[in-house]
Amino acid sequence: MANNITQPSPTHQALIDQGIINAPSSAKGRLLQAAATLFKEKGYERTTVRDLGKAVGIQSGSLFHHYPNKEAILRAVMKETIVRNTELMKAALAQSKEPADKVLALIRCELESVLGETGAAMTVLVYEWRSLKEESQQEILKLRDIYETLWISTLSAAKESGAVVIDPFVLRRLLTGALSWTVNWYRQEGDLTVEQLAQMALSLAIKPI
Amino acid sequence: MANNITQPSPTHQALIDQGIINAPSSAKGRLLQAAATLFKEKGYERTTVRDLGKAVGIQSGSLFHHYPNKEAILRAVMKETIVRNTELMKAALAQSKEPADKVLALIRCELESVLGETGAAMTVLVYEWRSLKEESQQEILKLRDIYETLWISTLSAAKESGAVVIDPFVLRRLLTGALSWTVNWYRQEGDLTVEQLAQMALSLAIKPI
Amino acid sequence: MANNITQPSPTHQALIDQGIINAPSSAKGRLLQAAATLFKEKGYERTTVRDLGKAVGIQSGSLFHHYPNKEAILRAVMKETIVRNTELMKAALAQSKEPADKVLALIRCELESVLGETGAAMTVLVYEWRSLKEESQQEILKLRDIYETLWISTLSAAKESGAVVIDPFVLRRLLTGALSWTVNWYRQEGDLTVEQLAQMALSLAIKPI
Amino acid sequence: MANNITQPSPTHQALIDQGIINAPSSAKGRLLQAAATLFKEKGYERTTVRDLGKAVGIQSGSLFHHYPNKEAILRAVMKETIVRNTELMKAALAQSKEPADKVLALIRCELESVLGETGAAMTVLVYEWRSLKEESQQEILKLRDIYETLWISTLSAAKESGAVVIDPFVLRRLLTGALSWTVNWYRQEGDLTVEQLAQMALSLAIKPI
DNA sequence: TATGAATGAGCTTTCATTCAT
DNA sequence: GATGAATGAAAGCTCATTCAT
Repeated sequence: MANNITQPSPTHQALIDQGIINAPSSAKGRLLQAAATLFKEKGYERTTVRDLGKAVGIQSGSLFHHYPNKEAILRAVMKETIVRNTELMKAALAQSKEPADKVLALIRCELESVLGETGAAMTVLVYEWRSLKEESQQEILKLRDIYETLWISTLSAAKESGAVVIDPFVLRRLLTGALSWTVNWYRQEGDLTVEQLAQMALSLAIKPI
Repeated sequence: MANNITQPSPTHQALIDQGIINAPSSAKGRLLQAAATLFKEKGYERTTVRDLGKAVGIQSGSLFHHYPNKEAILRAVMKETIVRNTELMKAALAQSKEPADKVLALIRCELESVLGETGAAMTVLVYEWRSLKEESQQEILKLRDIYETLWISTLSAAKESGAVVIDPFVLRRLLTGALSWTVNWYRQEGDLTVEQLAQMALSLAIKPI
Repeated sequence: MANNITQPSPTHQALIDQGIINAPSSAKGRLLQAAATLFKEKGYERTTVRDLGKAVGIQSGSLFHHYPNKEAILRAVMKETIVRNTELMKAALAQSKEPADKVLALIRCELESVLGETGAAMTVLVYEWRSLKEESQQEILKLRDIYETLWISTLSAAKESGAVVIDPFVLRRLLTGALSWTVNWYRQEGDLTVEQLAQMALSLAIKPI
Repeated sequence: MANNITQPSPTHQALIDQGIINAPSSAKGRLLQAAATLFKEKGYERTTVRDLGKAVGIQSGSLFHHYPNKEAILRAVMKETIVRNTELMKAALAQSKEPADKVLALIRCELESVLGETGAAMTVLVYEWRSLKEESQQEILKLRDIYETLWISTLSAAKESGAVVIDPFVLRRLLTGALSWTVNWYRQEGDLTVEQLAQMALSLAIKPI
């Protein structure tokens, strides 16, 4: 979806070229991918730097060649994830016109992030917040604000159009919980497609016309 | 199970008397309360047995007279919470008649658990799952099944009555996420009451008639 | 020398009773003695906490039951040494009347500290200064000032009496170097007694009458 | 050895031309200068090869093209220093006639070494001895013996002339300590000149006539 | 020669757990 | 039951050294 050249937002590749995020094939990129997976599965605290090293095929000491400490790896996982998803959401919004369509686009986008390849990193973003130092939290929070502003703007527009009934802030928060929790139960192999799930979530959020 | 619902549910005191859960004033009870709070705030891994000991005014070594190891404390927190909440839900259900009222009762009940005094323990139940040993997870899972069956029965009845449109299993899972996530944003001091929040959540779950 | 009951200054035992320094037979006391020896022989940096543990017959982890970190052990070695020696010097001064005698008393006292049982700790005090954190240095510096004031007062009095010719501050500093360096060459087993050495050092410091 | 003293000592440049020491402007020379400074300020152990590399503007790995290991850098610092100072002392002695003048020349020479540009290296020579491997210590010791022999010869001659009273070996050792310790307190900016300080040290060493 | 990623041994420190008192 | 000193395994991290480029 992001590789649609016609959309105005920078593509994933552009983010890599600008040095904002690491290429998945680079040493750092592979480390972050492995870290996301391990942090999701075992939790940040229970994942040792030796685990991380083994997962990418280097010694634990070598990790510190790339990141100054373990927490910086967690921070990088979170940062890249939120930056990447913000861009995906911008691109998705640009392709929709109607308020309800835009809401569906965001829901679909967030579900794809949570349940797709970047799902591990998304889960880490939600569950490992407390493991960040206070100052790292502030840093990520700023990025998160940009992301959340996209949601609030879209829901507010939907409210004005009458598609949404309840307060956009409360609705966003209820949706945040509902959508991020899917990582704990949704199975790709089951009968329910992500698109169907998105439609169901949408049906909760907006008034049937 | 549904036949149980109509029975008068045992009170909290009864659970204590039966030795199923610990009195909050007992040594064990105070420990579990403190543990829930610490586990919620710092996370299970970052909470040390010294922290736990200090919180209840004993040496860390003395904890092991009450529980064989740290994980057993986590398990006890989770177990008591789920048992207590199951009973609260049974009691709440017994006081409602209409399907939609029953759904509201469950939502209210879960929100009160998450946002009230037992909120710390509820949060631990959601966020510290991975810190349990496999066999402990199985044990809690059984208790959780009882709890979840109450939800599914109620939502299924609501579906049959036409109040609910989407699949009860999916709906329950979306609600689980939405309601448990409130712990991360709801503030008692704000304008929104828990009852209002419950109503808003209900408005998502059921079709307006 | 310090066990002379008639002197006004608190005895070594009194310092122990007051909790200012640790009894050599206590766990902490034995650790500090061993630490002084190892720090002197290998240097602070090259002495590992495993070395320290082995020297007192405990696991390295157990050291942190007594001191919060390795640097605190170094600090304690220095602190105890300077406190003990200050008391020894006060006692020695109290037994002399004439300015030149007092100077000799101080020289003898410092030599005995450097070359006797506490020599290792004295050497550490001189050579491992840079291994202390800035704030620890300040702490020790205050104690050192008390010690140095005894020297300066005594040399100043000797200057006034005509026994000393050069500036007391410069003289003290030259003596500091000369006396502390003895640890690197003086051998107890040789022909030269500490008393003779003290007399020789005195002959440098004061004008022959 | 005494017969050497009258020979015109090779200049610093000659030592460089002979490949005995490195030109200060050469890569190796700059490294040794930087190493001396860092070793003095932070201590050998606390100075990392990264620190050394940064100080001379190369990567840490590149250091090992110049020296086989870190200890070799320390050894080179010490070696160059002692060789250079031996030559300086020979030159200084050659310009004095009277025994007391010769003693003053040595004192002045050593003070200038300790307090001047090569002070860092001199300090390293004194304080980092234990960081040398046993065999490196032997190597430096041989060079040091040459240096010390100059001192002992000079002091012995002064003793025979009556200018010195106490045993030359003991005197030399007391002076070693007194002079090297100056690095810890002497400040160029203060009122006391190095020459005055040398005179004061001399006044301790020799009998006033 | 220089680079810089990688090594791997070893460091200090943490912490759940034990146990004699 | 409670204490608190001790354990010992394992954690995060450091750093001299190597080596392909």
